[in-house]
Amino acid sequence: MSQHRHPGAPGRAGAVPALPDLPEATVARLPEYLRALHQLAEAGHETISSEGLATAAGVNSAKLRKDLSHLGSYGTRGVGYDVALLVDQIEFVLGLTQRRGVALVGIGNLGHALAGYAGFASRGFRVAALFDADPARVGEEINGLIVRHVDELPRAAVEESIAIGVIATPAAAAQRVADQLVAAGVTSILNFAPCVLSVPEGVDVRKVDLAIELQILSFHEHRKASLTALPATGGAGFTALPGGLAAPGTQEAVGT
Amino acid sequence: MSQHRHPGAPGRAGAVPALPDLPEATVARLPEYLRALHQLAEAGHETISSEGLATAAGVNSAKLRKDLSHLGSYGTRGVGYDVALLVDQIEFVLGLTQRRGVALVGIGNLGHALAGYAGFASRGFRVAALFDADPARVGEEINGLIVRHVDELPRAAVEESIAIGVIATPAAAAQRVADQLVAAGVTSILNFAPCVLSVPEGVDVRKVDLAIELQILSFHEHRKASLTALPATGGAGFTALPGGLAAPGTQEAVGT
DNA sequence: AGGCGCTTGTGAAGACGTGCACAAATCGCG
DNA sequence: CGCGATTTGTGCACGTCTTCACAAGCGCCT
Ligand SMILES: NC(=O)c1ccc[n+]([C@@H]2O[C@H](COP(=O)([O-])OP(=O)(O)OC[C@H]3O[C@@H](n4cnc5c(N)ncnc54)[C@H](O)[C@@H]3O)[C@@H](O)[C@H]2O)c1
Ligand SMILES: NC(=O)c1ccc[n+]([C@@H]2O[C@H](COP(=O)([O-])OP(=O)(O)OC[C@H]3O[C@@H](n4cnc5c(N)ncnc54)[C@H](O)[C@@H]3O)[C@@H](O)[C@H]2O)c1
Repeated sequence: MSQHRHPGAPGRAGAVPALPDLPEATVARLPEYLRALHQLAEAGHETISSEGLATAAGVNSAKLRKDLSHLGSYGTRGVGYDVALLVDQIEFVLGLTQRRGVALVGIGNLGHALAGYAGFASRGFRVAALFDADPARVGEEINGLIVRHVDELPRAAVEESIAIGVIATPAAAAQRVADQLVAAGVTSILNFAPCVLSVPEGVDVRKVDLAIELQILSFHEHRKASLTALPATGGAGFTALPGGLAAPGTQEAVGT
Repeated sequence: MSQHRHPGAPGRAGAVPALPDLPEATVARLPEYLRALHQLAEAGHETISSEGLATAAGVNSAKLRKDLSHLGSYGTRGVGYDVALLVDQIEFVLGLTQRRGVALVGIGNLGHALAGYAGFASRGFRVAALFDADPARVGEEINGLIVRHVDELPRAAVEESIAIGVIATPAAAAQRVADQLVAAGVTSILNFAPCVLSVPEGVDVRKVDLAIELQILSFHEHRKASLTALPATGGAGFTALPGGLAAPGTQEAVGT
């Protein structure tokens, strides 16, 4: 919560402490650690071992320690990591000390769900503006925000200091919207439309495509089926598990 | 569309053609190739070069060729790939020749959007059942489907031959729902709740967390800001691009 | 003060993924 | 029929990521 004073990498003492350039894989995991830490803090933990945090975040403990080592040492040997300190540190590195403004473009089926999602606000963001191209939707109020016409994007982007644009329009409109966001000065885009966006250098795009996720699951389902088809076991596919992950609930084989 | 006859890996001629075990990174890209191929087919292409397909899918052409080589050779040197054939081939490998049943659990804000999403049906899936724990929601009809109580999951899972479960409940309920899905015989889960699920061996879980995506973008935003802060260039940050990606739209520097 | 148990931080090795660069294969054309 | 243009498939080198294993550090208890 307090503006955490970055201790700085060895030898660096500038006004803006240069971020250590983290491996991309590490960056992708930091948010998960952050979520786990918040959960642990709420449960009353003041410190947590790498083993405990790794379990809460669903990763290997060695990986976690190496990840954290990249942001400078914050653990105490024999004890673990100070939860509050680590939260501050990760939030700083992720740039969450300032609450970044998010603009949603395309307030349809999905856009409505996103506009009403509390998880943005609770995890460091501020949904600052909603846009749509459909005149019928413009003017609608959702969660205290009025849907504006997408042409107002440039003005609104500056007024509301938009840092991130979220595209939830049909794929056919996505590239055009991306161009508009870029023209308005937005340099980070989260794209829900199933298409490839081309953007100038310096602009980051991340994509979320549910159908892709399902298709990856489908592949593994297919593979599992073709494997269990080879050994002609009648009904009990893999009843006895080789152990390992603790299964909290009841479990059954696929074949019923 | 037609049940494509798999030519088989060299030496393998079983009834169920054993899937070549693809690198996980390749599997994750196949759906993207598939989407690009459908798009190209609609545009009238009968064949496509690796270069063309790679551009449409947003990847490197060498990577694409290597990926495709893993599923057996399907290109013609000097010509390219047969679009229709490649579509069949990828759909087969991903297990999309059978339309897999998907169950949605948690028909709230997000669940409603998912239930009404046409992208599932058009890309190989069939939303077969909707579940919620809230009695007030049970009975509601969405897109021709009635919301059932989550306790009916075991029966419905068999009746509707559910292959994949999608969790869109609050995080607090997600583990319990996952256990119920597993108990009902579901071996693939897509989780939207921001929490770690523990499941028995043999069950695949994929997670989609929007806040994580935003936080990764935030990191890069933070890094970009700390970099442009060092060199005291007035306004024109990166006006001249070093070439490479074609920028279709207007572009501006971050600082405005 | 000293020893003991626990935990971090990291070197090193291995697995994995990427991209270049080019030989081999195919087509179209003269 | 032969040749050149084109494009695939892949060997190889490189970089990134993961995991193991253990020395060094820290706190606590005696
Ligand atoms: N609904 C889902 O659950 C879901 C899931 C995954 C992905 N998606 C993807 O998200 C996107 C939106 O899905 P949806 O179901 O909300 O569609 P939708 O048709 O309900 O909503 C699209 C909205 O975008 C607006 N729009 C169209 N062109 C625009 C433009 N140029 N500028 C601004 N707004 C514009 C439309 O007016 C409409 O309100 C699609 O690309 C879809 O594939 C949706
Ligand atoms: N809304 C979004 O845009 C969005 C975006 C990203 C992630 N999420 C995540 O998706 C999940 C759902 O979000 P939401 O906004 O739809 O929440 P919501 O509260 O609107 O909906 C949750 C639904 O789950 C149902 N539910 C609760 N316990 C259940 C149980 N044990 N079994 C079956 N159903 C149960 C509730 O009755 C409710 O209908 C949350 O975990 C949220 O963090 C939502």
